[in-house]
Amino acid sequence: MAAARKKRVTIKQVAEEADVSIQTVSRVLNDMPHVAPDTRDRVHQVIERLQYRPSALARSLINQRSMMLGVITAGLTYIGPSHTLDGIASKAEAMGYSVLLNELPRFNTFDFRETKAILHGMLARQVDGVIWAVPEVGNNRNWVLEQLPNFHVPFVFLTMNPQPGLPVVAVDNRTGARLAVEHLLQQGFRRIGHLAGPLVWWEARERKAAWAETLQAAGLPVEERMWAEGNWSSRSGEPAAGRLLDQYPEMDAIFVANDQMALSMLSVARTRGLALPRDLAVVGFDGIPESAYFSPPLTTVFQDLHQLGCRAVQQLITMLEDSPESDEFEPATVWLEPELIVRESSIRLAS
Amino acid sequence: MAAARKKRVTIKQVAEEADVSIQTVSRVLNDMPHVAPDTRDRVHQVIERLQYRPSALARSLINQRSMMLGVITAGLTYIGPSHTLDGIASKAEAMGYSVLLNELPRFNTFDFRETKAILHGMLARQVDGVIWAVPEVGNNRNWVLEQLPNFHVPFVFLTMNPQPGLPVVAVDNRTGARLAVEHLLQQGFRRIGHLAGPLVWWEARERKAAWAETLQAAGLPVEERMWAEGNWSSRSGEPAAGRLLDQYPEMDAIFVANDQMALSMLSVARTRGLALPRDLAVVGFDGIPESAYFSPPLTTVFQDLHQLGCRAVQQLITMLEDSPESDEFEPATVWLEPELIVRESSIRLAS
DNA sequence: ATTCTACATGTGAACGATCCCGGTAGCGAT
DNA sequence: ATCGCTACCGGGATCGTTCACATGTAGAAT
Repeated sequence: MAAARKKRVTIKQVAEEADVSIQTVSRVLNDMPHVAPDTRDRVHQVIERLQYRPSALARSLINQRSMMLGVITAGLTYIGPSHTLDGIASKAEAMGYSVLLNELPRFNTFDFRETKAILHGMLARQVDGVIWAVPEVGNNRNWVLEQLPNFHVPFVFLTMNPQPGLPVVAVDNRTGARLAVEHLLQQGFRRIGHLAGPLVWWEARERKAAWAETLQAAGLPVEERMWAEGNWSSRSGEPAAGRLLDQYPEMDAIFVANDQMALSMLSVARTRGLALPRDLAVVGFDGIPESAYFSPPLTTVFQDLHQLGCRAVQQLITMLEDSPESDEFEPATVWLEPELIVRESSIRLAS
Repeated sequence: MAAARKKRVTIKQVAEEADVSIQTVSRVLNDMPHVAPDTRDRVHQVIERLQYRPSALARSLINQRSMMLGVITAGLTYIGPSHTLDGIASKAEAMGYSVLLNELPRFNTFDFRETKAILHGMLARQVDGVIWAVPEVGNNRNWVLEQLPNFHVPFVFLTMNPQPGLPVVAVDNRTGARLAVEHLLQQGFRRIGHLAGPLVWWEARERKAAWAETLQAAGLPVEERMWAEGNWSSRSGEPAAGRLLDQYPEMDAIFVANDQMALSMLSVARTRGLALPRDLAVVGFDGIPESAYFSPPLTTVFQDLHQLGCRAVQQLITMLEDSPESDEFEPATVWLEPELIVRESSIRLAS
């Protein structure tokens, strides 16, 4: 095993063996015309016999296209980014592209030098395009945006504040959050708190903003004590939930920025002796499959992150293939609409 | 944006601009001797000025090393494989390699042709080694194993039944399951059921086998009605849990093959009016962070899948770099030991 | 019989780098 | 002066392909 590294079979060997020129073999490989049927057969047989596979490397070099998409993420510890990557990988696969994956060292908000190294590494490998799937936390994107003109391949950005002239694919977080809060309002709740994600994240800011706006639109007050901040993890949600219950005791419902933190919200509320959803209604965000089995089953806003990845690849490939020379194509922002899933955790019981 | 695709700066241009030969530039690039200090400086300046970056593609071609690791997964919908990939990516990054990612169409148990295409695609791109991170379900691995001698790069396999002469990195599922069951026995439970994963998966079989063995070692009977099968998802766990409670009503504890299904086990038990853990103790497997916030907090067996990925990369790179010519290196199996995390869900209450 | 056309095949350069080897220039030793 | 050594530098081949172009051959049209 790990086999004695034998030498690669090349087109040249095939040519010699089939007694034709390299060029003819190339023609056969690429299904080009001007090859006699029996020659073609002969070459095919030799290829089969020698188990010849053309080198994608050499092809990339000469064609100046690697058929590889660079994907930059910032860690796959949570399920969200993984789903996105899953979508990217499967779609790329289907479109005949490979994925070159690079991880940014976790949350390097400020040091762009590592980012620079990684990005240059990708470009050195001649990726045909790049999907920037790093969450917009703090200003980590600025350096990339500045440098964008220097990279001679198309970029697609995921999950960020749309900017004019920039191709962005994102979930409409504001709408999602609005759906959640409106649902709670509709159920009759009026004192609705918010457990936010880390506000250095764009998504967290969007969800919080929409929560506040929706309350205000309903003529309800929004105060500082009505919300707290976690870092997405269940673990961080626990103390945040506690704080929130302390500082906003009359809260009768809460919109939590993701399902993991919603889980710990449920846990904390229960250990404090609250009956759910009678004493506190909870709505989450993400729609992870497990949320249906929380206790009580969690109402949540589903976002199709797999789909997000697919769309990103689509967008990138259009940019790649449609604008061979022409630039000035429409770098539209693609919005994905989330969807409210109502379960027990947010139902107002007759009291 | 997506910038007019300008031509790449090549070593040749640098050479002309600096008024030296290509060779000299190459020497500067690779920090080789025999370059006069001022020449070196001059070249460096030109490189900086032209923003020249050497093409990794051309390098790979001539050096016959791509510094890329091929990774084949089978979908990232669950968090487990994602953690593994996370480990792989970050370790590879740290070791100076890139990751070429390919996804197998979900659970193609039998059709090896797709597998073949993907694998050949990777080899065509000259990956230096391959990590086969596809779970061993059914016989999907057989074709690869057969073909192994034909692939002239080292392979590392993840999470499979070790075979002589094959480098495998895996978690010791049997020990993990044994820890879980022994813990329940120690707590005084004697009627311990099992909610298994899909038994076409090696991991599911291992966990189930260890459950049965541990019971038998304790002199307890193992019967068919004492276990049921799910497919890892919470959703599948629900009906399976129901069936199990029906067919084994006197069950006082259960070892569930993963945390997701343990979650639905908890959910089903509760809706049936069982008090947890008094009426039913539950132990899961995986140790996902959320399990600490289930209700009750879940006792589970933690497996460090991130670490698994790291070790796989390490193993592969050793094979790559240590055995330049020599084969017959030790393709040892690396076992990772899981760890029991005791929480409330498995504590026997004084009755 | 000659020219034309269409198809079949081969030649040489190119992609962007590295490596082997051979050529200078400078300097101390004979 | 000549030799020899070493540091510096360049030429050409090479990696495995594709592409533009040249060449060769046959049958059809004139």
